[in-house]
Amino acid sequence: MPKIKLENLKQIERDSRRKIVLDSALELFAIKDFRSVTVREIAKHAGVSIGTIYNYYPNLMELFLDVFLDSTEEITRMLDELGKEKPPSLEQLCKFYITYLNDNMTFYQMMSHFMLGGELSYDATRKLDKKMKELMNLMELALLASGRKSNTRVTAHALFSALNGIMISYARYPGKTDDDIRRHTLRLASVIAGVFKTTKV
Amino acid sequence: MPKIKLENLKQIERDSRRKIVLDSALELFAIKDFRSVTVREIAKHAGVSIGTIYNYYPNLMELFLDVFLDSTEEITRMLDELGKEKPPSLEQLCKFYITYLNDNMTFYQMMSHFMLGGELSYDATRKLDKKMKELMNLMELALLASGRKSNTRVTAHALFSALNGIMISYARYPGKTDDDIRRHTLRLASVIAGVFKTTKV
Amino acid sequence: MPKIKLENLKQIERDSRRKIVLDSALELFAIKDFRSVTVREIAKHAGVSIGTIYNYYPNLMELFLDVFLDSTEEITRMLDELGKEKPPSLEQLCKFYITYLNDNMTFYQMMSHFMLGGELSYDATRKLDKKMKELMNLMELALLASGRKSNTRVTAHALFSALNGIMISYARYPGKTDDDIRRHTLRLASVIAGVFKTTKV
Amino acid sequence: MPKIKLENLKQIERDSRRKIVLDSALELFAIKDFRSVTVREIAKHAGVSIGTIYNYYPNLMELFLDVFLDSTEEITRMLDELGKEKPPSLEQLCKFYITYLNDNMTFYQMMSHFMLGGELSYDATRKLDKKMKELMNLMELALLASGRKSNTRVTAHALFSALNGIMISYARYPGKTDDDIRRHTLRLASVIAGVFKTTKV
DNA sequence: AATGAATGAGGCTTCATTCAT
DNA sequence: GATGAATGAAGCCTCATTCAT
Repeated sequence: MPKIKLENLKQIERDSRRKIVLDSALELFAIKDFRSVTVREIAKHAGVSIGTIYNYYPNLMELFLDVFLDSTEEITRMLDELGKEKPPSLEQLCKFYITYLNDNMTFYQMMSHFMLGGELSYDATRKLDKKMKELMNLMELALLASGRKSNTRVTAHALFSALNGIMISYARYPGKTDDDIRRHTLRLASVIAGVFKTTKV
Repeated sequence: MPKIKLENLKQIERDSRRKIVLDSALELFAIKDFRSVTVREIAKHAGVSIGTIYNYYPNLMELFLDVFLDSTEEITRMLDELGKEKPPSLEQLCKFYITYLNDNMTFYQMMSHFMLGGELSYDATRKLDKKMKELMNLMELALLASGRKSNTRVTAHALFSALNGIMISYARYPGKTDDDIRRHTLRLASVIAGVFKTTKV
Repeated sequence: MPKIKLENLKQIERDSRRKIVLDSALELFAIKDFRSVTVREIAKHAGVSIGTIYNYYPNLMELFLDVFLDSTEEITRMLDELGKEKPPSLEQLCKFYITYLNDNMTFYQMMSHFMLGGELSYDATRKLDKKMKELMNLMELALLASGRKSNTRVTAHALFSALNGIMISYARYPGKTDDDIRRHTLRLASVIAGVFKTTKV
Repeated sequence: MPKIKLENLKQIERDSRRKIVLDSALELFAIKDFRSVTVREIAKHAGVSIGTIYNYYPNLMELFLDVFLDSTEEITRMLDELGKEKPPSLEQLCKFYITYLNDNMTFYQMMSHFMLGGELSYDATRKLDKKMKELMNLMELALLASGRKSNTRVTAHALFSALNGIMISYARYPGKTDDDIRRHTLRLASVIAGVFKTTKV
């Protein structure tokens, strides 16, 4: 029993150290597009050596993926929280998600990157898929709560798609400030929520 | 006047040569993710030298942008054609667009790339924006034809977003064939068309 | 006296632990070219930590050398055994040696490595030289037994050289199986034995 | 016709530029063990950029191989020259070869490296094999000229092996000068020549 | 206009060794 | 003695761009 505990401790220690690198990377990506960040920068920003990065991740891609999965978990957790007492309205859900994307562009950039061709291992693809499904489940729950009775799964897909599309279409709008973009995308979120709500089931 | 004509001729010649490079590049991108294509590959595939590429474009990014704008024009042209006699139904419009994206993943990848951080010159951003607006206009027309009376512009934005989001969410679905993906994304296009149509205006 | 005994015991213990690492490494080198083996691999294969390796050896090179010397001792021992009753014939000696090399390519690779530039400490070079001399002595004995009367030392050198050369020339022969190589190298060993035997002294 | 000539010229030009890199590398390897030479060093020594190296060779290994093949050609050429009027005696042949190895340790180191596990492409292995065969042919000719009637091929193999073995066994002899080594290895070459000559056929 | 060889900064990753626990 | 995380120098190689021909 003590032996197991020791091993557990080691694993926990290791995980917490890895988390430091992870969080530091996320911080960095807020400043700089993750696609142009180098290992050197990540290491420097985390205050560790390059080698340490590779102690935790076999390559940069896996670190990126880990950052992404971490964010996905965070969203899921926050959505769970949001719907603790009663499921959120579609309007709430959509606005929450778009707010999150505005606050965490990296999450969105990574999603695009991975979904549109980032070379992932089979294992990584599976992990990615799993997290996305969890997110989808929450969307479906909100749809059910909104009164939809049929085709809830495919409609959840459509809703998820629609929300994701907002950012790709408006994240960069020439001559607009971040605030303009936030306002416009939230407006679009509201429109999306509207069309998905009032539709007869 | 003859002088002008000569210049015109030269310009036309130049443009047609540039078009050869452009088309060849598009061809290449169908085989290989444009983000991993090198100038050497483009030159080789087009049967010209690297230097020639740089005679037509100041850098790779501009070539990519040109390919993208060319595709956007093509879509716009095809949509125009589709609505020549009477504006297309939302269902038609959505299915057409998603079909196009399935057939031209490069277009979609480039859209993501440029919208999510591709470093573009001011000039390039303007050109990009202009083409996107034209596409949006056509979406708005279809919405008007579908009976929508108010908020047509913002709803067109939402529709455009929703369609774009379909691909980012499902272009890579582990264990699915291209055909599965096409079927699923078309299904989602239909759902999107549905929610945008039946909504009270 | 007891104190000495205790120290001896400790030394023996230590030696036996070191031997475990050593044998494990040799095992590993049979699978993987020693030039591309990492400390991590050696440690893992031996079931010890990296640090433990460095408790026994100041650096990787010394471990390699130790493996090599161990092999040399083994050969010498086996040759001694072979000539216990009467010295082996040249044919026997040559075939035995080449068989050993075929079975222990690592030995041969290391010999090349050390002789052709492996950066060895003075001390290491001396140890290496000593073991090689022992091997040479046995070759000389066999030559004497074969009837050679003069220049036995230099001829032993030549014989040793000739045998070593067999492997470098044929260890990699494109399109040949291990068995083909074994057969061919044994054939060459026989030829070498022949020319060294029939020569007038 | 002129077009072909132009292309030929370009190829010749390219080859001669590549030759400059090649010769420079060989020069460098005389100073420093090729196994520890870096691309940067090669580039610097050749007075070109790193990129230029990679214009001529897909990777370092191929450059090493080219250096080696070039040396092999040189030996063959020199041996041809040596036997222009009448085939060289075994003594001449052996001494010539060992002299060459003493003067060009890199050649020998590379031979060991490639034969003992240097990861070569299929194509490279074939090229290597071809050159080795040419060298072998010349050895066989000398054996024939020395009066040997039977088993000339396998004996040529044995002779070649024996000569190669000389260097691996004595290139590094602790406490000996280059001159000592040269003298000793030539002595051994002479012994080898002797045993191969006087053997009954 | 067309060519393509040359450039070289900079990317990712490896790995022997150290040292605090 | 044993451990293994941390280190960071150094390796190989890529590739957009330039420019002399």
